[in-house]
Amino acid sequence: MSRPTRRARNPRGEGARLRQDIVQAATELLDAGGSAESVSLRSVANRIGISTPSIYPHFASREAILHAVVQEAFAELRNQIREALEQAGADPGARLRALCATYLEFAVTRPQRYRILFGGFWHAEDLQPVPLAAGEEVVGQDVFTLLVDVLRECVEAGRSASVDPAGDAAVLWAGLHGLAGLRTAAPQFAWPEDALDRVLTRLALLRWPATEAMDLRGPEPPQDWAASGK
Amino acid sequence: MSRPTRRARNPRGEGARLRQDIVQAATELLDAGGSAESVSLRSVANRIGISTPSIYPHFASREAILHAVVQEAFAELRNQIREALEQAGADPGARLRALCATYLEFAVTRPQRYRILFGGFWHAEDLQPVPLAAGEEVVGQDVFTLLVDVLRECVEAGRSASVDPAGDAAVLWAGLHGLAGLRTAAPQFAWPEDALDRVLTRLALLRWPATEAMDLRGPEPPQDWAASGK
DNA sequence: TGTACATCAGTGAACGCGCGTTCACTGATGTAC
DNA sequence: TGTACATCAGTGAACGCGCGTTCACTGATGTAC
Repeated sequence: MSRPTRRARNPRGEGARLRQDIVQAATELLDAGGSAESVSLRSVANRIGISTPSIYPHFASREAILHAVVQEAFAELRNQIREALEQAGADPGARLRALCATYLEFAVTRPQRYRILFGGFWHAEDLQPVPLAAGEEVVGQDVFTLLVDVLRECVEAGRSASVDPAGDAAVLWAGLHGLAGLRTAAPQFAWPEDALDRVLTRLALLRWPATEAMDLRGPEPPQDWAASGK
Repeated sequence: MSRPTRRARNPRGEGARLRQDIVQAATELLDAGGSAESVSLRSVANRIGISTPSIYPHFASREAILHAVVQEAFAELRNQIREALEQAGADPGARLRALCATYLEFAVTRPQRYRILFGGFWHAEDLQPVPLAAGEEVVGQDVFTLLVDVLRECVEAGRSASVDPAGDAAVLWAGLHGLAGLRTAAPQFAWPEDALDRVLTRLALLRWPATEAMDLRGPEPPQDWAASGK
């Protein structure tokens, strides 16, 4: 895990390259460690192969590094979701499922990064809570807005019975968040294989189940769509 | 916040009283602080008014204190749920709602304590993850088993359409967990007022909404039960 | 073409702090003789 | 009834550690004259 080799000095005028290396190292340490506590100035500097004070020209504090990690993670989540929506085609049900599956995949494969995005890190765990800096909240809101929009598409296409897409997107978000958190916290628990589909279909009030093969079947519901249990 | 007064020494033979004081102080520090990091041997000792090494006759390590806090919190959650079930009467729908509302209330009013119960603290954040000590996991399982049992009551009474109560209890648990976590992390978010009822009614596949007034209306569904949106 | 100098990209040592843990101890209290 | 002693419930000082942060510095590189 230690990186004893000293990093080559950046050429003149390219000192800003170190900034990206710091964010990347902090992200790796966060993912590898158990929590944001794993990210210290010393651990970051050691991982890159620089001295600890070299961080200060790029970040004013440890917290500023984590802030950059959060913003980058939000951007990654948003990009992955947008990419998934592009590949999902035109069917609103398939698009909603793609969005939710991508969100859940992001959260489960990067639990620590997901935790500092949506685990209340900036509001509770921080000693001096950041007053919701404009940038990050907008990005988080961005993702939720995408969810509302796609659910609204489903309503307009007659695929969802929701009469309050914003509120139903909120509870669907809660379902995804809970599934992600508990899957991470209790991976040995006997989760139903179709847990995501149960959460998605029921909380989004879909008129028939949204399965992966759904977009191949066209707009008509399959015969057994009323059997929602396993 | 500081407790400068020194605690009176326990009478001979009553030294074990300090143990409960330690657990209580750790619990208070956890609730007041942002995370489990707020609980240190020094902060606990200072809060009680003893010297730091006085903890060692009662707990072998800091982790052992947190372990005791977890076990006590699990017991408190279980007791509150059982009490709520006793007061909820015989109607299975009312009992399920009482269980879920109590769970959510516990999580939202004690977010830090809830987090170390179900936030993956013992599996991910801990440096040397505890291999699921028998006691605590049984207690956590206890609460989930209650949820499965009450959902099964609903199915037997014809109030839930679930054909897989264990799996549906799992996704309902995820819904509650997500609602609790996001309400804590984003309290300023525009949550629907009936978020709990949407999650409960839909994930438990209740045949009509489970509202607080439900048990006053008897077993027949109200006329508008099919309109599940706000 | 040479040289003084400003700038850049960092380094090394040190600070004070809180942490978990260890060690030798203290002083009150009950008990055996 | 008196006293030596064991036990109990703690204390105080110290350890080594990692932490965020500060400070004076170094050495390479580009630039102005």
